Amino acid sequence: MKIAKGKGESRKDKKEALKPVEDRKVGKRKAAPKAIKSSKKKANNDKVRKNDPNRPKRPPSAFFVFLEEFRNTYKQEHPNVKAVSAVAKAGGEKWKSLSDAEKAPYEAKSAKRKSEYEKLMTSYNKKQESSDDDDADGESEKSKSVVSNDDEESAEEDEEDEDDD
DNA sequence: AAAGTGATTGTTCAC
DNA sequence: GTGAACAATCACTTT
Repeated sequence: MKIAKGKGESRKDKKEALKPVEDRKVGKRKAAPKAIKSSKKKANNDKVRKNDPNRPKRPPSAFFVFLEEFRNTYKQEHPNVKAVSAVAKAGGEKWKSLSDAEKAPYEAKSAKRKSEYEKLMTSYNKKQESSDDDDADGESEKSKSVVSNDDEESAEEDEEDEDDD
């Protein structure tokens, strides 16, 4: 029983029933600000996401965390591979192959990411409602609390009782 | 030279 | 609730 995709891989991309990219509504807009011209949503609003200078960057999701590790392994076995897309594709496939238990450690990371991100969002939200017209720099460093709490986040062992077994 | 792109999935925000 | 956008990476591509 080989997997339906079989080797899929098809270096080329033909149509492929999965059409990975086509599925992605965006296709590619991550780093193309010039191409983006408020065509999608309204984006006309002055305060849309892209306009947020204070918006904290989103931490890597479970998949990204796994991908980082996967990149190392992949590059070791495929030092010739230079396309990031190759690793991404391989990683995506492998990611789906992983079980919840395997993704657990990665998901755990994402859980932490949320905690930190949540704090960021709080500050970010604060500015959002506060900033109406300007004062963008007004609160440059107003919120000093938060952060700087390096007490010991190392106690993050979570360990939710392994249920396997 | 430097920004942009490609490809993956997940997460999150805004409407 | 849905959709649209963005998060890292790295060699290559384009302006």
